[in-house]
Amino acid sequence: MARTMRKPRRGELTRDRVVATALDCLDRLGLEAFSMREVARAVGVFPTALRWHVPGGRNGLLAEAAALALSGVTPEGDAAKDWRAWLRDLFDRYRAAMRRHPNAAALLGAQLVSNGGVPLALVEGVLTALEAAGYQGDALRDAYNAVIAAMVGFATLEFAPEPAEDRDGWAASLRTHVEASVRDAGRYPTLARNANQVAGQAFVLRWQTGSAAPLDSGFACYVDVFLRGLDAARGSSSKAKTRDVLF
Amino acid sequence: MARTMRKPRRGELTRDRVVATALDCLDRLGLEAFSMREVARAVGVFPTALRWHVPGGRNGLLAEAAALALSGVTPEGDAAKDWRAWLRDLFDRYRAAMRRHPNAAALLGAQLVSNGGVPLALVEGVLTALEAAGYQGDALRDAYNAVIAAMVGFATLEFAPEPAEDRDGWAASLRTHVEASVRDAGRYPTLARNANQVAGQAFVLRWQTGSAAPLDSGFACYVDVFLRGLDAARGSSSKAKTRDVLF
DNA sequence: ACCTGAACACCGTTCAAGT
DNA sequence: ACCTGAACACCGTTCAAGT
Repeated sequence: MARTMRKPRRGELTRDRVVATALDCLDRLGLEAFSMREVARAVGVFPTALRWHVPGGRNGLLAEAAALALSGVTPEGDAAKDWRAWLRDLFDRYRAAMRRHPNAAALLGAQLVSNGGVPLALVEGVLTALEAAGYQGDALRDAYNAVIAAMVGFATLEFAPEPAEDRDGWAASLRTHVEASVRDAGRYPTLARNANQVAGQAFVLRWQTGSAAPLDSGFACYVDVFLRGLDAARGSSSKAKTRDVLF
Repeated sequence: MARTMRKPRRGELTRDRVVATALDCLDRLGLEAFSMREVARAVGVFPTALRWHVPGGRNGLLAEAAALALSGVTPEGDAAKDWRAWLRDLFDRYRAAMRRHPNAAALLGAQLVSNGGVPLALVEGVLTALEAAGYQGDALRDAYNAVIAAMVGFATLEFAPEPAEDRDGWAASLRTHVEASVRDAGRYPTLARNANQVAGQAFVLRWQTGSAAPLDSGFACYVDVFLRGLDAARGSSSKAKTRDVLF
């Protein structure tokens, strides 16, 4: 499976070294400013040389960097034993990984597949947990999709990047705008009633990304809601019901 | 509030017209290939002229296009009357909007704010629904964050774009890779047992985006799980509990 | 107020050439 | 096998100039 079976001598340019420094560049520069030329500079080589190690070009390299950021998120424990704990662990680990690599969040949040190897252990784990929870067949697949989307969803939004240029000015003007609208009791009574809990601490109403101002309790609620929902929705999908009737 | 109070004569270049054609370009070209120069071409003007109408540059224009794609998602009904129905409607409308503008999904899925006006009606509605559901104070804020993340999460992943170049070759090779791994009963027994339900129809294991192969039943399950969870988690946040004890 | 036009610095990628 | 080096087509943005 390994693409190259060579001894990687010290100081040599490896595919792995390219991917690692790519993730490093992504962390430093952000997704927009990330460039092949910068990666090449970082590893001390001409831009075009990268292509030999990473044929996928910029997108391929980003995909591999994202996959690297994802390494270690799959819990080691047995998913069948305590499926709730396993899934909760998975959610926590995914968010923690995105916390370490916030600029990879948008990448993983909107990608068909991590291009450099499908994370099959993760898939297997989720399926095992959901089977233990009582899901099977089409309902299992649907629940699996729900879990993956949920795992990815919160962190993607939480770590969404601030605009690159004039961050402070942008934050200041957005802040005053939000703090004004949020007290418009005439048009938005519920919002006004909860202005203090919400301004600067809620999606769409905040002016800092999750790296600077984490949404810990929001995430805790999110996971709670989702796990309880998985419990409650078990065996109640409309399709499953009609099938049970038919057979 | 409106930025310009002018009569927009026929054929004139308006800010709105620029944003509308920008969304059009985004739909046609995708996020990566989207360029100011192409938008300028489409409206028949020099690239630098756009900057007069849209000072935000490329990112600003994209943000406004995304906001336009989002118009009409907030349900008109009373969120306090039947909060479950209202939220379900919201989820459906958001996904439908992203179905119409798949390339805007990634944009909205990873953005702090839609830059050209915060969607306050949506915020107000969600807060009202959650208050009706029994959430208040910090727990209300947390639940709000959970709802927004959930609303955005599924569609962002479902409509994640396929690679721009060599789509067919990519799909074919990924397909064979997935179909092989998925039957590796030794390493992934649960996966192998559910290979038929899952291959090509589940996140990370599919080779088509949601525009070509919608994940309808997965989305239905997702919404179901989340709404049931909101029901069950009500008034059970750890903080709320300790507060109830203290006072 | 609204748009043209040239110029700048920076991209990703291709392709030939070196060793 | 692995990397250099030049070249190409395309960017977003700035800034002066037109009307």
